Amino acid sequence: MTQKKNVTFDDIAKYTNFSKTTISRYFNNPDSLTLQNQEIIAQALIELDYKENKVARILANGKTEFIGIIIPNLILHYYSEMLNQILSTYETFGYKFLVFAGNEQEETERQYIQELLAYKIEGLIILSHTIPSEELAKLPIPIVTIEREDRQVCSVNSDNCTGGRQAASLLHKHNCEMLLHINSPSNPDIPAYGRVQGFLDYCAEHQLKHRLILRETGNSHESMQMHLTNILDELAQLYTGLKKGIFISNDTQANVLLNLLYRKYGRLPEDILLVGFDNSPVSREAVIPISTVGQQIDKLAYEAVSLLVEQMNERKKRRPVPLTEPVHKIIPTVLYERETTRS
Amino acid sequence: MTQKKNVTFDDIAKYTNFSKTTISRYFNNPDSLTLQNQEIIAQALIELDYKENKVARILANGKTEFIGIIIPNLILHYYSEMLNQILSTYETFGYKFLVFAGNEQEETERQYIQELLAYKIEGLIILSHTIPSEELAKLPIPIVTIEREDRQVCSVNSDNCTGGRQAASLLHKHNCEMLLHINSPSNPDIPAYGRVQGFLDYCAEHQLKHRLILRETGNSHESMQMHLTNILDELAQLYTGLKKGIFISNDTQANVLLNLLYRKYGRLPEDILLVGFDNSPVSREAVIPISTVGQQIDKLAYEAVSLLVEQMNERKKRRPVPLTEPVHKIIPTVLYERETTRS
DNA sequence: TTGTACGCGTTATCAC
DNA sequence: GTGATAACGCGTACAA
Repeated sequence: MTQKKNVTFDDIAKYTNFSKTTISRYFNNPDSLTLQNQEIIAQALIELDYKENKVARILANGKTEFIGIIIPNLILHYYSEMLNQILSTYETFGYKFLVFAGNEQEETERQYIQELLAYKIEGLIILSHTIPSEELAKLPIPIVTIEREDRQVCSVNSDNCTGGRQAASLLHKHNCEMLLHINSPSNPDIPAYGRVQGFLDYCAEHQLKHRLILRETGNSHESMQMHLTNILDELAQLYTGLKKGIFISNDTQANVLLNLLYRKYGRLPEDILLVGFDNSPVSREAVIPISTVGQQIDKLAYEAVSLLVEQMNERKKRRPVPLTEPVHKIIPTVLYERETTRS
Repeated sequence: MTQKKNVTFDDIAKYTNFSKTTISRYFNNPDSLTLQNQEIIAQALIELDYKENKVARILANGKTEFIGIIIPNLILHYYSEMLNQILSTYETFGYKFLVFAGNEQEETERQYIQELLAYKIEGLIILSHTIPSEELAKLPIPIVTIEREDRQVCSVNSDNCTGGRQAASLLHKHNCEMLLHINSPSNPDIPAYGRVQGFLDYCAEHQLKHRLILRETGNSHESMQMHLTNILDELAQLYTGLKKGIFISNDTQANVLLNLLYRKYGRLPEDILLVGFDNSPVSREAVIPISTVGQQIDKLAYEAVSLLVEQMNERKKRRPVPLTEPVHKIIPTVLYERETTRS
């Protein structure tokens, strides 16, 4: 294990003339010992420099206090910040996290899950999109997903639909004559599709001229630049003279769009308003601060862990009552109005 | 542990009429069984739906295959990308990672380390700056630090000094008449200070007019904007007419600087050249791409894990030869010339 | 090639 | 309040 022999309960027992059991009780139920004996053991622990061994404890009582995480990557700010917030729940719940970055390789992620199960994780948080929820639901431990397809499993998602409405209404408020939503073509059963739906609903309800532009823009910065350049050209041609309100699916792309405009005009043209999504740092640090619909990543993370912990606790009861149906929590989005929508 | 009783080696042994030992060997040294018997066991595993239990294995053989990580946060791209790269070494080395984000709270991080030790991690990677290396060196497991004070422990660092030189030489190449380096006042024994040293050395060797501006700019975007605005004003006054080459300590700040200039002039003035540090995404995604000195985060991460694994393996030998002295690996930096240094 | 017996360090179940 | 003893599930000398 480590260097030499480790001090064990046996050593402490011999040293103090108690039994192993009593030493164990000192840790798990100290009140059952006399204060005096607690003192004696406490002293012995120091003198022997005892270090606890949680692996042995796990084997004996089955509680690892591990939660597994499968996350697509840590390159996107959204994911790294989410992991950050998940890790910080350690202070509240005490669970430790075993983290795998899956890179969206389905088979690889299956192996990760097996590995995690072998380490007896008590619950699993999934952010990656590869493995269908039907399959996840069959795993022998509680699962919570965040912002992904979640028909068969518990989940925590942003209120994307309201988010889409917020964006549309902001553009509406500033009297845009043409509302545009740029997004990538995606499956309606992932939560992010709600942004499209919310946008469309708002426009329909208020009878606004609008258009939905679904286009794959790729992942690289270059490819995004290229596709967005094309889109900007189209818009300039089609809607000359009209005040255009653009709602784009995330802040990274909003930033690219804004920079393209700045390089061309040295500023944001007055007939273009821009709203992003995520409230990621780039939205604040852009050449001018970008209006955006923010996800409350801290709350998403906290609720995900909290929901998971509830279920893990339920299983530890003598008569566990499993959920009859997956729970889906919704976290509100927050509108940040900044300089790209000041007319 | 999980739901019902788990299938164990004992069950498989009874099912197949082998002994537990043989089942164990099937996993750890399959060649010592006849092919036929391997088949029989393989079949039984499927029929019984056996799931391995690594916790028990750890207790028996002492090898957790866990590496602990203490990282300050995942908000800065540098750290999240580093964690990303560290996690991805799982494919190569097979070690699992227990991650704590420390937020630079010294006492908290000490507790994290104790917790990690209780889980019998075999090695520890430290990126946070709080705990002095003397203290880390006393821990009973191998340690590797990345880009922090490392007098008493093994470490992996970027070649910051050459990085500083690269930046200076790039500005020199473009005939800047005044070289400036903006950084925060930092302790010379952290690796990042090498950037300052490299810059100064280069200027001295080539007898270039230069100035070092050490100033605390704070962590928030607003405070950075404020301080950098002041600095820009000073420079404009002091060095009017001179072609100024600015090397700034990281890309985030370079981006702020660039945006300030763009907002003021609608472009990067011709008498200012700009070089950042890190090659973080913002340097590519800025209003115009920023020249920068890149750290090879993938290599830093790989070398850190690799260095750690070497030492962990050494400890597993019958006669371990501990290092007499900490090993310090240096990873070269890479210069990326982009639009902020095109005169 | 295969089996026996014991150890790993803790917790759980009974006793007293 | 305390102690003996048996789990927990697997690895490993040593023996056969």
